[in-house]
Amino acid sequence: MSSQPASSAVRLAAETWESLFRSQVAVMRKLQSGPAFKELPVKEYDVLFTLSRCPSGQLRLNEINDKVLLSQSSLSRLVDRLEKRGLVERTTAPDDGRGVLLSLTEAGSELQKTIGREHVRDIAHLVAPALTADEQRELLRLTEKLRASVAEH
Amino acid sequence: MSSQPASSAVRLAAETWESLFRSQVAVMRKLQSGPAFKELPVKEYDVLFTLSRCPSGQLRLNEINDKVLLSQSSLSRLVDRLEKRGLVERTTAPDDGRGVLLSLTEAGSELQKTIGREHVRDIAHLVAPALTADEQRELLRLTEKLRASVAEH
DNA sequence: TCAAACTAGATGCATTTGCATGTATCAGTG
DNA sequence: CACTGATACATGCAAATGCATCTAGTTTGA
Repeated sequence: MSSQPASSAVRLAAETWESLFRSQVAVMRKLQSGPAFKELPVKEYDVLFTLSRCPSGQLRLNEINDKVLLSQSSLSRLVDRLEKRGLVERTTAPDDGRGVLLSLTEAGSELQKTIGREHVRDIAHLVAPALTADEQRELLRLTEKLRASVAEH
Repeated sequence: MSSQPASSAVRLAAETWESLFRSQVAVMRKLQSGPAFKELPVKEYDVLFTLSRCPSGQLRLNEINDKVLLSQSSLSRLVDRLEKRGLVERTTAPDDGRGVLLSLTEAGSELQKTIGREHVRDIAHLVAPALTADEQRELLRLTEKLRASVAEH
């Protein structure tokens, strides 16, 4: 298969992950320190964002939990906070009495859009000067491929 | 400059970041649930790892803080915990009385190596099946380029 | 059909985190 | 050299997080 010793393959994978991880840290650092997240912590925004991207407008809590790096209980309480602020609504899932469907309220949708506009600008200011459009497309492709593969296994 | 409308450039940057972020979440999820991190939380391991990679064997707290996604105070207390477990040592920086140099103890070095071996295997099991060696090298290059650019600005 | 096993989500509680602030040291200016 | 402001790290305290567990609804299989 490989023309290289196994240790090199392992090493390359480790270095790749390390670089991906550090770049994520560096970018996230900048993003979360921006003024866009004074009103709402990044993790809470991320839930609003995820809901806003969802075609049906509703997601199960466990679906959301797959997207964010939070334990199930932490997500449950994060949603408590969002609900208390009137940004989201919990509904019992119609097909499964155990499940909870989450949806944005009007206020939640508005806040997501407001923060989102600024957030997207911040992202562009960090990413665009760093990588060409082609490089961004390639990075997008590679990370998506990685994510999809990891999600399966 | 660009042959595309500005909104497309912004959109591409945002999608690229989103994909990078989600892939990081997916991989980290798997990694931190592995048995390697029963003994020591990932963030604490990361500090040991960072120290182990450092040529001088010593790093200032603020240097470490650049690498991890933690507030200054959280890192300070994380180091408290590591110190209490005898895994690291604090020393006053010789050239700057305010600074603290952190170094691994023998026990800390041992634990880092033990966890590290397993951790690296776990990484390889996730990354190697997902991307070819060339793709990994490209992902490494792009994320490093992104990190370096973000670190400057 | 019904009990056992499983799944989704909520909750008690101890730990971790971050914000604001405190203390000590350093660097620059008159 | 004294003074002002900045930097490095520590700490009090409130909030967020995760583990273990609980409740309720669902699936399985004898």
